[in-house]
Amino acid sequence: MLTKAEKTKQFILETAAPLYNTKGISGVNIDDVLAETKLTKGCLYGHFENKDDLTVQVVDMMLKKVSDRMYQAVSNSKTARAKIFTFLDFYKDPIDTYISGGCPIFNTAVEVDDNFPLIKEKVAAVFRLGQEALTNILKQGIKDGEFSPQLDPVVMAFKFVAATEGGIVMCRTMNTMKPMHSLIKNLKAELDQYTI
Amino acid sequence: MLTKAEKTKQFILETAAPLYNTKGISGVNIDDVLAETKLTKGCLYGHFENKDDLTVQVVDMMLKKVSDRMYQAVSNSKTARAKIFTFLDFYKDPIDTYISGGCPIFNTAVEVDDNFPLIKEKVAAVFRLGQEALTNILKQGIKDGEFSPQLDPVVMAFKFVAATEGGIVMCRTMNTMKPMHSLIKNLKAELDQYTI
DNA sequence: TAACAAATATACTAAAAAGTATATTACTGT
DNA sequence: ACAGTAATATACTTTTTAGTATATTTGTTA
Repeated sequence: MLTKAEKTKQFILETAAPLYNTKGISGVNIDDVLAETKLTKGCLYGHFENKDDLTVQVVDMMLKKVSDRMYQAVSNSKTARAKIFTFLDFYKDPIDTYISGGCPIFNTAVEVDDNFPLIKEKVAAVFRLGQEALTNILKQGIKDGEFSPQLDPVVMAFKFVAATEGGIVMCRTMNTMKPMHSLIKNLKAELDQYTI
Repeated sequence: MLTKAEKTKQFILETAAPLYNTKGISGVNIDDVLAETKLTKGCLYGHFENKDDLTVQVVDMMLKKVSDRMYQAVSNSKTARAKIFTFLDFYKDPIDTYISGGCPIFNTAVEVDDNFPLIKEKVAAVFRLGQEALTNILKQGIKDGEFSPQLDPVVMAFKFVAATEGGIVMCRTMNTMKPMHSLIKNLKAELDQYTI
């Protein structure tokens, strides 16, 4: 069972996550977090050394949470084709996302690429793992005779992630989910060009 | 001819732009800008009302600059196919970008979607215009018999932007241009599936 | 249930950032 | 070349934000 302290810390992380995901690392300040959690400085600084510590732990948590959920969703599907479809559908509503504010992996990637080398490395690792996982699904699909060997798994995996992540951002900015739906449909059709 | 004041203001905007593009709107502070320009507060506040004013003008300038340059590059190409290829090649080096720090349109989109409604609207307008321009190029290509009518211009335009922008971010984070090159090649091949 | 420790709240200090008043310097037109 | 104004610099104030010292409360177990 979780101690009271562990519960509070978890609560702070969970509450701060959407704040970080919407306002960005540099946009969040401690008072925002205090207001949202209705806790006080003494309490917060009892659980985190300083703002950087909080930031790193929130980001870690978000990256893990969204990766886990994606992994879970994908692995519930049986065939390679179904797995890829599940992946593509993950952000079919780019406005109302799992953690509000869009995809935390991508949001973080954009913010940290020039200024937070430590976090940047973590996001890069998430990207690499994700790429590897998707690539392996596609490779397995080829091996199992689901897809034609014409399909280039590495390029396709990259393309799928790049397109969906890019699509999310564009849709969020333009406040419409429609292009996302067309995009997903198109990407599925593209995969099915290789489906045997 | 530009007056001294106009020149200074332009200089501030130009110097601040890469700063904003790398650190993000919330990550930049006035002292950063002063250090980079080697100017003083008195001077800067003589040209801009406050930080918000500076921010808006820098962002406006970046959006315009990158759009203009893209438009210029694309319109130098003659055929629809060549225009699209030029577009796809625009960010072929995602590490060393026109304005350093990646694509300012996309960076701004990610940061402002939840917090800066005014700027968000401007970025949305840029997206819409870009979509429209690309769509029209594809439509013209179909009309001119360059592309098959099977090609869906609206979906394709969205897909091209989403994929390249997503690819830029991923490559920047993982510190490699290779996937971007494969992606561009793949997108060109995809277009050429419809080239007659 | 009393005593101790862990968790949280309060009230403060320190640092960083934004913004301003005023002085100084550099242009511009006569 | 000089008077007037525009541009810039200096030195300050204000505001915001991070962080800390200490008090209070809450929970746990002897």
